[in-house]
Amino acid sequence: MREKNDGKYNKILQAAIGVISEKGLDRTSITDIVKQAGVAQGTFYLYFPSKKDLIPAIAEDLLSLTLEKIKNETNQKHGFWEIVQTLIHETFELTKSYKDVIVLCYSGLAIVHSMEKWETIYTPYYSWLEKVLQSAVSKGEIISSLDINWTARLIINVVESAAERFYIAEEEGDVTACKKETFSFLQRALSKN
Amino acid sequence: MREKNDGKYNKILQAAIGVISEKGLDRTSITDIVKQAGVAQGTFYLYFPSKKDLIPAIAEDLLSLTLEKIKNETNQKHGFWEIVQTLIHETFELTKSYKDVIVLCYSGLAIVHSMEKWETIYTPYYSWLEKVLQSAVSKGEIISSLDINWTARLIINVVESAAERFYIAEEEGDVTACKKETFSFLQRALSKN
Amino acid sequence: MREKNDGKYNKILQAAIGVISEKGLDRTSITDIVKQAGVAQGTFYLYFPSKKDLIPAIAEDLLSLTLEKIKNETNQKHGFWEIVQTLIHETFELTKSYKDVIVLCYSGLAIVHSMEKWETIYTPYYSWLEKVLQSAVSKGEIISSLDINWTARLIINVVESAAERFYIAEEEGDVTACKKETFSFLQRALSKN
Amino acid sequence: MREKNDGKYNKILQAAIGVISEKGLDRTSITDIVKQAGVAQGTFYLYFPSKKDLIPAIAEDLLSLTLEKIKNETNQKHGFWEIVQTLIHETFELTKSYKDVIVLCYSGLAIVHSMEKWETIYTPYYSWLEKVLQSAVSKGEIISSLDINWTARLIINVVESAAERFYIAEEEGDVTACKKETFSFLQRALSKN
DNA sequence: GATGAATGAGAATTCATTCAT
DNA sequence: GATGAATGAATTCTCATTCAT
Repeated sequence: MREKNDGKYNKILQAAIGVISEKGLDRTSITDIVKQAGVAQGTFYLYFPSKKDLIPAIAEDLLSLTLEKIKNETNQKHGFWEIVQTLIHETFELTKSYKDVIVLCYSGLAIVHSMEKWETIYTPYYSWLEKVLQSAVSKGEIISSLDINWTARLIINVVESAAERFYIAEEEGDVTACKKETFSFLQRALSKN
Repeated sequence: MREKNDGKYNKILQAAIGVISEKGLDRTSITDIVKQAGVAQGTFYLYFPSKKDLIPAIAEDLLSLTLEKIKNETNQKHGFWEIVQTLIHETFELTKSYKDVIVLCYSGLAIVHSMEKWETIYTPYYSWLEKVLQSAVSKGEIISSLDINWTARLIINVVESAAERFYIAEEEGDVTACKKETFSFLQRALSKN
Repeated sequence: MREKNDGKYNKILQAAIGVISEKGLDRTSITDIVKQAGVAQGTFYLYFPSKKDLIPAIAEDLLSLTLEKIKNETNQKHGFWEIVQTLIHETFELTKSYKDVIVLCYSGLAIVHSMEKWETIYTPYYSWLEKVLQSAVSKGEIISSLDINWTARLIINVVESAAERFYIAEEEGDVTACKKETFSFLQRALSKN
Repeated sequence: MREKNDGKYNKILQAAIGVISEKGLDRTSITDIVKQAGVAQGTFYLYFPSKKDLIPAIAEDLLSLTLEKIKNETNQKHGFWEIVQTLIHETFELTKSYKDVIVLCYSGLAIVHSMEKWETIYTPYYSWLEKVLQSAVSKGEIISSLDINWTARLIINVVESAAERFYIAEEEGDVTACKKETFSFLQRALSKN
């Protein structure tokens, strides 16, 4: 595989995201993707070993975008609850923008049969939050009797599923309320009494 | 479509669950399914409009099994936290047994593009938990300042993802700890003080 | 085969004409026809040996309708040219009304591989016109140096193809002019000097 | 679609004509055609969008062959009636040789629902005959009070149907008589007194 | 006669992948 | 590296026909 920032790798990846988001995974052929990307049929295989390797690549792209965004926004924030608030906000925003890509990534679960890839993709995100939690514990912002690793995963799951229920399942309600409810839930679950 | 309890509908459905669990979705052809079910090729299309309509049907089957099991096990339990503990336990058990089917159902998200179907399938499960929460509120077992509908969905989501992370993503760690952490998390988030 | 005027035979035949005219021959299944006819799948085979036997039956139906109509209208007419004029008029009318059925019958040429059936169907029409020509010859209305059999076929062909070019190929022009041109052509071809 | 004179397009077309003539349209599968053509299954779809698009292509091929032949044979002929005689003769010859292909083309009427394609295919043939008629009019060989366009179509139709009745419907009689009758019919209809 | 669920052979079409240029 | 015509295996789905009721 070539450099990620090589022109054609990204052209193909972005074309794939675009076409698959629009037409769905099984309705999209390599031909559709290369047409959209403006490269030749065979060029695809210079950058991706096979079609199914697209999905982890897309997921990775989305996840690294997410993490970058969240790290960026929480850069200046030092209070734990401020960070959580930002995390919630950014997750909702990204879910709104990329809901088709997210659905696509879910389907990757069934196609890329090994979940290890998934874990690898999420690892940097988990690690970052674990550090944040560690710091919050040591500053006494949250209770200390919790398993940092599990809690990091729980938090990300709570926030992501709330956002997905809102934007993907299109449940009724108002965003602000939903975000607030999510925040309160986490606050009750983590803060010292 | 015929009655759900018609012999052939179920024969095909169970055969599909079996074969797809084993071989994965795209590796499974209609031919594989009908062979396993012992019916003719064309018979499949008498009961399912197309291959992709199998997935919601499988999901529905799994969900109704889950709900039945959980209702059964919580039948004698009256305390809210006892029910939650059972919910966690049963979800982990079912996830262990049916992880291939669950993965398959996720892929349905991308194939059956409308989330409405998914919502419809989950509705009875949500309703049941909403009632349980309502009762817990009125008994003063949990705080009253929460959105019942939203919380029901969140609980199910949190528990399911924990189980999936454990059994499907095969994260390291010990089940009991994982279940306990999930329980504590919910308890802190919902119980009074 | 049952009586032609048996209720179900005709129900199926008319349903077939309707559905095939609308959807085209290869897009129409027996299922479509029996649904439209309001009879059971198996009932079709009580009246038609197979699907391909439908087309000659439809053609026969159309031809007998045509002949009946023309005979009727020419009943009171005694002059040969009056009869030709009526023949032209009725052929144009019927072509307008039944153009889809006519196209369908043409395709029957390829499906019912033996043309004998076609000849059998047209035979009564040819015979009738041969008699008319015979009488015209003996009355001195047309030249006598012509082969009655070939001429009957030529006339029918000239009139039918003119009507088909007008209504099916949708060539431009005005009906009256087209009919007049057809009449003049025949008149020049057949009349004395 | 590639160039008509591309090797594979023609290989497939000629193979299709061969196989379909022999086995009939519905008895012929794409597999039969590509086997005969010596190309891969998928290659067919590189040149024809679908099976039914074969028929207009075959018709076009036959028509251009016909026109070429007739133009060739009438090259040296200058008298109008000589040309008509050649037209009749060649049409009969070609009908004899290609009757299976002709039957196939008729079925195209029902399959390719739009008549426009048919008109387009015949256009050069019509145009050529229109010019011939025009010239005959100006030379005073035929009457001038006729619609050139309409008459061109009618002549082609009359001659083709006569040939088809003879070779395809296998009517009894002798070819020479049939051709002569057709010629006389046209002669009486068109020539100046 | 009438029914309609079941059949299963068969076909068209798709599409990931290759490879000579 | 890039191309894109060619490949051909694999698969879904259709539908005429049957037959037990």
